[in-house]
Amino acid sequence: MSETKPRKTYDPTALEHRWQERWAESSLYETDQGPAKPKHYALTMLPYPSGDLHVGHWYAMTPSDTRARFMRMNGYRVFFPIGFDAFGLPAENAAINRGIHPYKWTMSNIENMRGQLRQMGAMFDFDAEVVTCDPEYYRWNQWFFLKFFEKGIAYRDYAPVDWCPKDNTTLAREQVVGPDRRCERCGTPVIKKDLAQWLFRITDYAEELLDFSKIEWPERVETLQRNWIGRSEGAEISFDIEGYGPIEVFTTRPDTLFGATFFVMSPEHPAVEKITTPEQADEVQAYVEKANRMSEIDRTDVTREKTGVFTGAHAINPANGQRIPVYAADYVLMGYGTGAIMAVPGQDQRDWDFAAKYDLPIIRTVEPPDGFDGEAYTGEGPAINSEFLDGLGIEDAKKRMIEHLAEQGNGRAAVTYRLHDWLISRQRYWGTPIPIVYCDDCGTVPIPEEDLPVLLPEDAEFTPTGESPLKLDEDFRYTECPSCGGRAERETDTMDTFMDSSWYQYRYLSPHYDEGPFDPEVGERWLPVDQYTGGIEHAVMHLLYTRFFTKVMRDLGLVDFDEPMSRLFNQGIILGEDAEKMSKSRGNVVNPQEFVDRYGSDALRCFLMFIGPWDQGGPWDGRGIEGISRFLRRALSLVSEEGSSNAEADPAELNRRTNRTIKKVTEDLKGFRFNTALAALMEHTNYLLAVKEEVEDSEWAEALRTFARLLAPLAPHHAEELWAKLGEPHSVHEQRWPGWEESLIKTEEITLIVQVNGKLRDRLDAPADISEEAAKELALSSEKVGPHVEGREIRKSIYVPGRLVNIVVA
RNA sequence: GCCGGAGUGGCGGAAUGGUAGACGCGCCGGACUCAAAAUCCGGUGGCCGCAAGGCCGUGUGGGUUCGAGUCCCACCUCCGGUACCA
Repeated sequence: MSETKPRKTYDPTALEHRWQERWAESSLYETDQGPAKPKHYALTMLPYPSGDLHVGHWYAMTPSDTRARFMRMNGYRVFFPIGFDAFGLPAENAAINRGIHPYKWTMSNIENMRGQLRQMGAMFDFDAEVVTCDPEYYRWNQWFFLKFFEKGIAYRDYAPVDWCPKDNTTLAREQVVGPDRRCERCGTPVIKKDLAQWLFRITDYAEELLDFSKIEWPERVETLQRNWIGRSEGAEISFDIEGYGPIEVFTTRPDTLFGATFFVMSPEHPAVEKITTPEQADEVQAYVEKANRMSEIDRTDVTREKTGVFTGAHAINPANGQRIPVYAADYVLMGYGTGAIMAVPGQDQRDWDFAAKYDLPIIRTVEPPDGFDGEAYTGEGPAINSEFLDGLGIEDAKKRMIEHLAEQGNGRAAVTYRLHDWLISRQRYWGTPIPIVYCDDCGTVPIPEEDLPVLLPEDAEFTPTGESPLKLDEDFRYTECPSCGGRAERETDTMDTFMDSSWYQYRYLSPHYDEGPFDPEVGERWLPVDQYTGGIEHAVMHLLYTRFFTKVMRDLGLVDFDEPMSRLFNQGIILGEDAEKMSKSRGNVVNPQEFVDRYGSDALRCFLMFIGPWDQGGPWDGRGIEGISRFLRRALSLVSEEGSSNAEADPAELNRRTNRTIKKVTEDLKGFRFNTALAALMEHTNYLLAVKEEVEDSEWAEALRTFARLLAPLAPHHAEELWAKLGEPHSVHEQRWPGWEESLIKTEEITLIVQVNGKLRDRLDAPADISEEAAKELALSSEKVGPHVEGREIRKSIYVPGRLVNIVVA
């Protein structure tokens, strides 16, 4: 009669709850603020509180957690905070669509997500949590704004917005509908209107932002930022418009000035109306209005035939006094350079197209090579038809022309950026109020620092009128001038939410500090961020803004470094099972909760890390998680009573494999290669299980202690369970990461690969230190090699020590 | 168009210029079971072969090398970013 043991059930969620409670009780993840250890500030991009944790959050956060845990076990004191990016449009839309107040909606989402985050079992320091819609937080947005204002970095200017001329209101981008851009509410064609808005002078920092020498960021992000900043070197040249005065153009090709046969201004150029002759006025006005109504997409469609209108005016080419016609055309953009260009159809395809259509003269000023029969020639060549430039190469000609223009006083070398100043005004409710009042007597007056925060009123009418909702709140809108005490009006726009995320990493340090955005003493201990992780989608906006912010903070004396985050790693995107982007409409959204309930957090996080290289992302595979779950259960079974062995245990082999695994996992975790670290641990587990009953107790326990520590960053709950079952004191996460001995990894026996002409012919067992001669002899004596070399001349043989022999035959 | 990144079994993927396909999923076979699930053991790139073994094989075509998934050149496809930027 065999004894029937009750089957041991594996219940990962119960196990995980148990450990999460124990961790909380023992304050295991309270941040070590002591100076004894080197610091490591690990930061994962803060989530937007949309309601539930998405599998994408798990994909972003749990590998970051693994890395933070790894650093902690490697002797660092680690700060790993989390918070919520709580202002923004979705909350306002929920309010509009469902009548829930944005605050209520946001806070209940946060409450929900906090629970889900805890379930993740990550080592987040929840005491450091930041919620950006909290006045305790946004107060400092306002404080920064005031500092920026004082320093001249924040300024107010007119910037184009969509405007409904019938309703007299600004429209958000999504309120402009249809291909002909009409107002969502009244159907009136929308126009662009310049509205006074607040901007930050990020362009003042353009040059410094192009310098990445102080950070280790992915090449990809640097390239994206570089392209975004879009530095162009060239010249500004002043053209005199007959009867009006000078208008500047920017060009990267001042050497082609002799080929400028017409002049083009953007329809939005403020001078267009002024230079237009009376005969052309109607036509020009019609064209400008039409251009205003066109969507960005249509406007910038390269395949569209170029259009334009003659203004009746003429410009004088400063190089040769030529009188050239001035056009307004929408292929010239107001947002780049000066909004006006000199058109050189001989060397620019766009100008060529325009010239061909409007029958304008074409002059080449760069000699194309023989046989060139294209249109505009954009390549290299000596200058022609250019008087004093003739014969010069492009670079010399540019230089010479700039000198010439400078002497004449109508041009100079200039650099232009694609980057624009950062427009932070939003005509929205759910954001940080801009701390400014407008007084009839005193003008633009900043709210005094000590009066911050300017609270966002609770009861605003936040239904979409296109106006800033705060404008409808009279109690908020009308106030006293802080300067003269007279009646004044508040700024009713709110701030872009990118403002919130530009400096949150500083607030985490001391979220309740009330004498500044962060406690400088704490900052001293933790700044800057050592390792930032997040999605590539933030490569240009958020990551550029936060760099900018830090540089301004440096210039304000708040920090003494130049870059906010020393190292950055971008994870990829987790896709649906169909390898498409997850979306509700596709019905391929994976709900992490389902998988947590069924397999546990460790299984979910390990599976996400196992799926492939973290920076690559990839499709979810619901069945694949079974394999991870099996692995975790097998790992636990290493300490269970039952078991059988089917392999011989060689203590040296056990040692060798353990050391090899330590090395592999260590290097992989260092390099964010979680997938191969897990593969190595699986392989090791399989080996350990195979030899389980054959290993002596003390050696076995040692091997398992090492294994538990290696597993700890990846599967924190299971590793803790394993550690406890080994009878070790709480907690595995406070243990030192194991080291390895290189000499123990080496084997005495190797598999010698034998190739003939580079083709694998045999694998032979050989001593690791086999000499070249012996190896070659051994190779030639192989039966499998014989037929391939017989009767052929051996030309040479290559020996790679400890690896292979390649015999080259004729 | 321009700038990135990537193309490897049925699938996700692994591979300091040196054994292609580690690890996992799936599948096939076996053990256990009355049976199934779970679990455990074995197998699993394709073609030829009873077997031993052989040939082919990392998007395509060339090249460098004793040896190429890996390096170089040209091209194709997919993904991402960006675009009348003067």
